[in-house]
Amino acid sequence: MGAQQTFSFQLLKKCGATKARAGLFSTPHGDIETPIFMPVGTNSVVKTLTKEQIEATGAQIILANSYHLYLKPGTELIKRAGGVHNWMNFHKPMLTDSGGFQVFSLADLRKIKEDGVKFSDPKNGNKHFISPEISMQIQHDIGADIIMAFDECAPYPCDWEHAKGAMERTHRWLERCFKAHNELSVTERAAGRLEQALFPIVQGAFYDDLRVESAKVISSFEAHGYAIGGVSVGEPLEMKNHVVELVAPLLPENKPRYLMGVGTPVDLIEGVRRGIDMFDCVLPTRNARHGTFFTTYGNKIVKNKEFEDDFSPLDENCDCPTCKNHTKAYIRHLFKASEVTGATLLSIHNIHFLINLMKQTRVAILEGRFEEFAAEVIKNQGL
RNA sequence: GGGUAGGUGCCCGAGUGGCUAAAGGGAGCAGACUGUAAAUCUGCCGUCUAACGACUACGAUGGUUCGAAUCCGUCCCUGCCCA
Repeated sequence: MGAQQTFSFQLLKKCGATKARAGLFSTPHGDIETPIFMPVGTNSVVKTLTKEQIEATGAQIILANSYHLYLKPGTELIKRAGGVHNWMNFHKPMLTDSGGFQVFSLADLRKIKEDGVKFSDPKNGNKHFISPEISMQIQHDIGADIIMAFDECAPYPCDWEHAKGAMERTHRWLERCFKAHNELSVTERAAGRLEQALFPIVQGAFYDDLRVESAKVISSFEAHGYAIGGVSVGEPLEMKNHVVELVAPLLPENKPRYLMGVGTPVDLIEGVRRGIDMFDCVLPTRNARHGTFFTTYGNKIVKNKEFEDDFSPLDENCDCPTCKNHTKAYIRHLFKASEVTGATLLSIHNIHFLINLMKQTRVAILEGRFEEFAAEVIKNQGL
């Protein structure tokens, strides 16, 4: 099948006992089987991995970050390269985040105003102003398939007043995002450019009343998918699950739901159980660079002495390129010797692990045995 | 042979009378990491002890001193320079 010009989401199967669902999300750069885990490549690279290695993880879609790409190398260059797919020579679906997360993660380096956010470049102190309109322009120039609304991700903890303010601003900004996005899309469509899908983002921190209100406002916008943001900012696991449980059912059922910034193997299962279709997280790649790897039986640290002469693969149940070719002892040695390839091998494994976990989850849903599968995964993860 | 600079904990290296079990690195051991300012950060790291604490330590040895890695004597060893 050739590339489609638009987006569509097909719900293939719903779990009878939980909110879990399996679907197929079509984008101009190809189909995505949901539930799905999306690796993060902030700077238009999944850290330590080549394009071939990303593909070898089984990734069907990857992220990049528009704020970081705007700073470096600048969106003009990526536009001249023919868009981010050509820039990276990665021709599967892509998604860019808006810079909204940087409102949270770079809290000490920015000032929020009604019109937008003023950031200080951590590298050189240069000031950059990002508004909903500018974020849309940047993300259109970069050209990912899915682009995200410019939101205000509130911290945790966060008092109700603050959370409400951030949420309402996110809603006002959303209106401006859609307006800008639609205007840009008109001229681009006329020029024959591929369509981009703008996903709005639910905020409201950890207050039920705000989350419900936000879910309703966000759902009132016509979109190809809907995201839940503002979780995994330091809150306890139960709070995240509670928010997802509360919010997911309030989002349009016939569209993909994306839980932003999540997460661990158990987080993914718990998200799927509550009706989430898409996840992204830096955890598999960051942990990989720091020596931690996922296994069927929980996280392990490859640098540890216990693996010094362990000639078995990272996970006996894994068929990723790393596990097919290398032993724990060898990878431990690479870390001990500060060889970057250790990070590469663990990144491939960790990403593959989460993608494969979602693949198996999808099969379990399609075969009507999600609950048993989920229980088994969680038990094995030791939680 | 003469001159000169040195010998500090696993390694490198600060420290020139008490605040020194001894700065700071590295190595080692363990942990954290959730829309990436992160190949980063944190803890431990002489011996014994769960801990309080005790003991042993700055080349060796003998002194001075209430007190020495730090001052003095002798010896051993190392780098560099001159013969």
